[in-house]
Amino acid sequence: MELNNKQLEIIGIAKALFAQHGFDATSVRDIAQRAQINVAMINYYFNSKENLLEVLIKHGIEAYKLDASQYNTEADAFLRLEKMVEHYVESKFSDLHLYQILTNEANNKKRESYSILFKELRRHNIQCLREVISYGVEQGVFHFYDPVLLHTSMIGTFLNFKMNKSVIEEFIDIPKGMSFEEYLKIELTKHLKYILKAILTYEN
Amino acid sequence: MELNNKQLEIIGIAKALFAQHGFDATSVRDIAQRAQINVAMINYYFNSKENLLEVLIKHGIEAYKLDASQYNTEADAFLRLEKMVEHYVESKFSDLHLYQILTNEANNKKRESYSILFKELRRHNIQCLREVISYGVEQGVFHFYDPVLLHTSMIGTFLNFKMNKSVIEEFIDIPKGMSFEEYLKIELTKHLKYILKAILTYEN
Amino acid sequence: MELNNKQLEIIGIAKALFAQHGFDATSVRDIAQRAQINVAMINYYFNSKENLLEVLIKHGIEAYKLDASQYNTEADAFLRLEKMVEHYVESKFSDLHLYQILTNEANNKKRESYSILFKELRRHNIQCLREVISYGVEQGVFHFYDPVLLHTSMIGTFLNFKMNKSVIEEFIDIPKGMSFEEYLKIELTKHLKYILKAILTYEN
Amino acid sequence: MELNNKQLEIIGIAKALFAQHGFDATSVRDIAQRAQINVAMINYYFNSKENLLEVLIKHGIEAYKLDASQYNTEADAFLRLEKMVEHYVESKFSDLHLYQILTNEANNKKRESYSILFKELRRHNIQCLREVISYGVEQGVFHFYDPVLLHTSMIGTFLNFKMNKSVIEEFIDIPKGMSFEEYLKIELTKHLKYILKAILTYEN
DNA sequence: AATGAATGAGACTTCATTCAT
DNA sequence: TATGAATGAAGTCTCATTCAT
Repeated sequence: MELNNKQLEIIGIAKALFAQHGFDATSVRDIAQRAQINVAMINYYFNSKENLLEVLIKHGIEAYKLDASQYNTEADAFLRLEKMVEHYVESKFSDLHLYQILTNEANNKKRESYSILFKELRRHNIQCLREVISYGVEQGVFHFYDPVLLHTSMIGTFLNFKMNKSVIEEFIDIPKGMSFEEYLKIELTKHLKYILKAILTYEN
Repeated sequence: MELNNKQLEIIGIAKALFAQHGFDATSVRDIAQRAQINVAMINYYFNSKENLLEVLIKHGIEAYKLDASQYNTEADAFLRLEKMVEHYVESKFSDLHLYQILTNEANNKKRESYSILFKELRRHNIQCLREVISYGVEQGVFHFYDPVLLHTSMIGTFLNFKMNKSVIEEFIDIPKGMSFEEYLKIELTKHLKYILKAILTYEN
Repeated sequence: MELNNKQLEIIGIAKALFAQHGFDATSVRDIAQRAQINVAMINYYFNSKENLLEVLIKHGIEAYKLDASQYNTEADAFLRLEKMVEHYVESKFSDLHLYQILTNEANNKKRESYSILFKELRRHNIQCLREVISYGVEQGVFHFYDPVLLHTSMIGTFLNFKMNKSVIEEFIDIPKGMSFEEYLKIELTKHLKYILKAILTYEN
Repeated sequence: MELNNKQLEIIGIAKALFAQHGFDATSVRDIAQRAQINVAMINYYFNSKENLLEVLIKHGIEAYKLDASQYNTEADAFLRLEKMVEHYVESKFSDLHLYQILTNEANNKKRESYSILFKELRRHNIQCLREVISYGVEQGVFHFYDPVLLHTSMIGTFLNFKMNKSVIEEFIDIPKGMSFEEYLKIELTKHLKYILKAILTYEN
């Protein structure tokens, strides 16, 4: 699955369009026009529109996998948790379009096959989260909380944050010179750190 | 916007199909076939497919609005918060299909107009949440936390819970004789109560 | 499988085009243009081009089946055989286009399913032929000859006669005022009668 | 029209595919893939797909021409006729694919030019047949019968025999250890000899 | 009030061919 | 000599919508 520059360019454009309009509402013509290529090129490079989606997902999904080595260096459980959150947010922001596609299409009955990749990703990230929790429990600073539920809240918060750009913009003044994306990233990180720590230390 | 029985039936079927396959991937023929009516009927009753979506959203969205009278009777801030969560979850579960449609289509650039309704809903619910928080602050049991962020986590958690049925099923044993939907409802309620309380009482 | 006038008209035009250019080389546009209808109409009435072929074959193939009652009235075996030949040629000439389509497409691997209908037709006609032969054998005027082989020669002769219009025209002067088709029909009938009688009475 | 090995290989593969699926249903990609060559190669060597067909026909058609020297050695008219039949069948069997292509495409209006070659072949073979008949007439053992009609029956019988493999298989038990092709060849030869002799000696 | 017939627009895809290398 | 990249044309089919009844 080696992709040349042309293919990567097409993928980039397709990602943006799929994310904005949905897979079904995006025509190969739209993609071709934006990429300034012939319509037939998409099939030439990807065989079909459906396969383009598959390649596009497979190609990008790895970036979303948490990499324990990025935060395991922290001995303090709280710091490790925080670092994990930073790493987590960073990874999602590296390709916001794809994440939106994934969430939209994962629900689509027709495209269940791609949700397998999505599932696998979740499994991996949940496991990473479990390990961070366990570490804190061992250190005596966290009590255990189901990582599936935690992960659900993390990811859900992230997605909603992103999806509700317009609502949030209405309620919050973004400091000058800062893009919404930057602001969102900072606030999201702060918020996620906060809720994770709150949940893992809360005494019911 | 008075709807007769035939229209309501069409709306019900359209909702289910839009939720499962997406708006674009659902043809008016699909709807007509399931509703055992003529294809022309949909345009006859709703003018256009697009307008059917609009009517369908407008018709159902009210059910999602929090109604303060349902939980304001509780004097204890914690109980009030819990009751609000119960009410919140209940309202979403009353029409899961529509909620899925809303989240999927709200992102769609082409259909920004519908997201206005969605935004309005959010504004309303955020305000309700703000009031509950303020009440707890007044009572001296909560510290303040931004209701926009809280709401984002609530709704995001809910959506992800629902969307990830299959992942969750893999990790959790559902008690016999209980449907996934029932279980999801119970666990989700419990989890939401927990995280809200945790966040609102956590000392950073 | 009731066909309305529009459908019958389309079938007629499609038959002529499929026969002349082959199924693959005939586009639905060609058919639509000739029938002076919208391209979409063909799919509207027949679902697909492939299905149009199927309907077209199923609709017409019955006419090719020999009907014993048409010649069984003849007590003399020779006359019965001759009458059968006349009936046989007549039936083929009633729809030359379809017969050409059948022979062309029966060979096509992709369209094996239609050849089932063709096979069934052959089985029927071979059985009819067998009965006529048996009758002559009973009467003591024919000796038995394999009807499968006989049928093969009959049908092959017919097809080749038809296919080689241009070669035949070169060798034979057609009487004035007679169309090639008429002449072909007369000559073919005469020839078929001759070879059948020759074969069934030849002492090797 | 000198053909190198690569060209001959392409022709062989194209023949098989054209015969099985028809000219229109065979893409140059199919041919290229089977021949393990680049798609552009076919145009490079043959200029166009259409021309490939022409070259392929021109290259192979000679094999089908009857060669009087193969059977003229027989003094006995019956034996000469039989030998001609053997030679005739043999020549067709040397390249069954091409023969199927010829018969399929000869009918096609779009490709009338190739049918010229086909016509020329028929003319030649009809002439050969005429000579054999005349010889028998001279010998006083045959009465004259139009060679055009005889040839039509011969070729038609052959083609139908071949085309109806499946029908014939159903009616006839092929001896063990014999392929259908072998059986067909033997039976066909026998049958053709029989009908020719029957026709040429039958007293109406 | 309701619908069957019909259609124009546009979807994806495949095709034979060309061109620069 | 040979080929990978690229393309315009055309293919079939599906779509939402309209219109006469």
